Amino acid sequence: MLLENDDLMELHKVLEQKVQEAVKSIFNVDLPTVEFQPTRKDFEGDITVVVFPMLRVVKGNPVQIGNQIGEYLVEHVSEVSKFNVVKGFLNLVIADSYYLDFFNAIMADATYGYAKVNSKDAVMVEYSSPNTNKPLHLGHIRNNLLGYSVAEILKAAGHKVYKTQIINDRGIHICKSMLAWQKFGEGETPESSGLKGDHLVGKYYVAFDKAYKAEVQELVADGKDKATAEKEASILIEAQEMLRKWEAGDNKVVMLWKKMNAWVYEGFDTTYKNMGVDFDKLYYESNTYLLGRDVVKDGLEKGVFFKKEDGSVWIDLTDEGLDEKIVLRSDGTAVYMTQDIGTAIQRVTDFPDINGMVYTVGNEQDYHFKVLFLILKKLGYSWAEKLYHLSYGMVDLPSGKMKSREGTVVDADDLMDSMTATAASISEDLGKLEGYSNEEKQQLYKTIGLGALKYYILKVDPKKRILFNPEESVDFQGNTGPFIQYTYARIQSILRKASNVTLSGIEKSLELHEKEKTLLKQLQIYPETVQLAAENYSPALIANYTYDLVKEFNSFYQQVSILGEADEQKKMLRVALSKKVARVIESSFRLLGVAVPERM
RNA sequence: GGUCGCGUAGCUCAGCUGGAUAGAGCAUCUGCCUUCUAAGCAGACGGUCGAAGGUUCGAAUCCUUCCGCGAUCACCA
Repeated sequence: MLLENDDLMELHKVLEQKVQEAVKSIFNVDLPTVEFQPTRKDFEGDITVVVFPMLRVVKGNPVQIGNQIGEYLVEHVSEVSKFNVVKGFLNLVIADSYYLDFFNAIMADATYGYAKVNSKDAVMVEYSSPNTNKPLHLGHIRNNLLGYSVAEILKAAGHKVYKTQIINDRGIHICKSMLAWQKFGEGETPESSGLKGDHLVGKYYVAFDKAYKAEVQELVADGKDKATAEKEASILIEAQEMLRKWEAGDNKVVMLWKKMNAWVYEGFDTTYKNMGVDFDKLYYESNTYLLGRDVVKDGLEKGVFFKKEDGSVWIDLTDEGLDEKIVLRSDGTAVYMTQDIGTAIQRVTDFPDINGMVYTVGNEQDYHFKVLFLILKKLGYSWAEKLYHLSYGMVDLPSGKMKSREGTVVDADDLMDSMTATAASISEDLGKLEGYSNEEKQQLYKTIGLGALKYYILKVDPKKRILFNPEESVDFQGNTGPFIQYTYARIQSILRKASNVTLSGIEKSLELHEKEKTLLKQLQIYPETVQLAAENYSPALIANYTYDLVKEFNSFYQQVSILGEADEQKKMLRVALSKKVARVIESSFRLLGVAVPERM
């Protein structure tokens, strides 16, 4: 029997059919499904058929049943060359020729692993969405890396993707920075101070908090109780007044707001560029904060919402095990939820092809998004079924939570710089970069430093909180970005030396080394790994896959000689295999937003 | 208090849509650079999978209860 399509699923399908055939012919019963799993390393074989579930329809001893099916398969399926049975596990050895067929088929496929472009629904992925009153910090880094990577993974899985962020450019927090700058800034600008725009504005946010706290303390000393003092501090009143003026369109306030926001955007752009993330569409809260009120009115008529005596509008979600939630204040103004309802609808209007949105937002907003999605469903939007909150745990420091206004944050720019510096110092110690210009070196240090940081953050389950200790630097050895990058660079070195080896189809009759077969099996599951990562919104699955691949490669590299192999066919296979592994590393790392170096 | 999430080796984490003897890395200890890059490889050490019940031929994985940690339950965003 010849396989038309060298796909793992295809092999599973054929095997399933043949196992069913075997059971039918031996026991004369119909087997509904067959369970497969990769054979564990300690046993001989490639694919394992689990016999236990068959006991429901086939009476007998699992070992005996396994043996009988095994014999049938060896006889009737050319891909199955041998088998053994351990307990209720039927281990099948798949013929080398099958894997060589598979390899010949994917060897030249430059987009191996990725699904056909735009074969699935368009989705919008929102991430970052910072406030414009302070620079980005480590928490934003996790957010950005996750959002960007999930967007890339969805693309690879065949979705059209729009990356977006909603910039929280208005509100009391911005007014605080503005007011402090007005009071204490003495006209300071990014140019005059040499500070990055976002850092400059953040400095005044901290300054506001300091002045505010000092005033509160004074008031308390004068005999006020703390809660009252916190409400009555004049600097806070002033900030609130500024917000009112902004909302009224006061020219002077709006001008100041525009000026300071422009500084921040310039700073953000630099940070995003460094981080390697980008967006297709920007939304600004100053444009969207009034959205949603009409929808609420419609929903009120439809009976989705109800009005309380004071005029405020609510939704009752007690049937869903949640509470009542306000969607419009008694004075008719919007709350956060109103805006998010409006913004979601706006996005579908702007991009009519999208069917699904991913919100990359911290897990402290789990409840908010649960409610938001429920409301949109109740309002009857079909796309509401395809909303996903990509929720992630906080990044905490040993000293506790990061707080921008108290200055206890790990700044994004600083962290990236220090990662690059660490990479530089390690690289210089190793001294393998002879012939590289300073510029090339700097570029490489950045690639490695950021690779370490990105991999470190993306390899863990988003739901878990991360304790980040700035004292202990991120590792560069073991299960890390640089380890994987190193393997890539090593392969490039071999390929440079192997430029005289021509790569063409490999002879099917070749006998595979155990390590070669293991590598081919790992390559084979790349496409399904991409799909799985997309379905689970999980960059960690990609990271773990790549790590396994690289570990296998290094073991292979250690055990067999590639360029020293005398047999030309074998040498060609090994070079081609190395090349393919490198391509998959590059491809999977691209999904994580991590670059790979030619040397290191 | 209600709801949600997390709890696996000294540390950081995989495995969680049920399958074989629970896997990696770091740290500690042994070997391996005159041979394709040692940011590597091979190995040792290290586990009552938070606890107790239950379902099952089989449970780290599913269910229940409890314990610990975190988040959330605003006419804030």
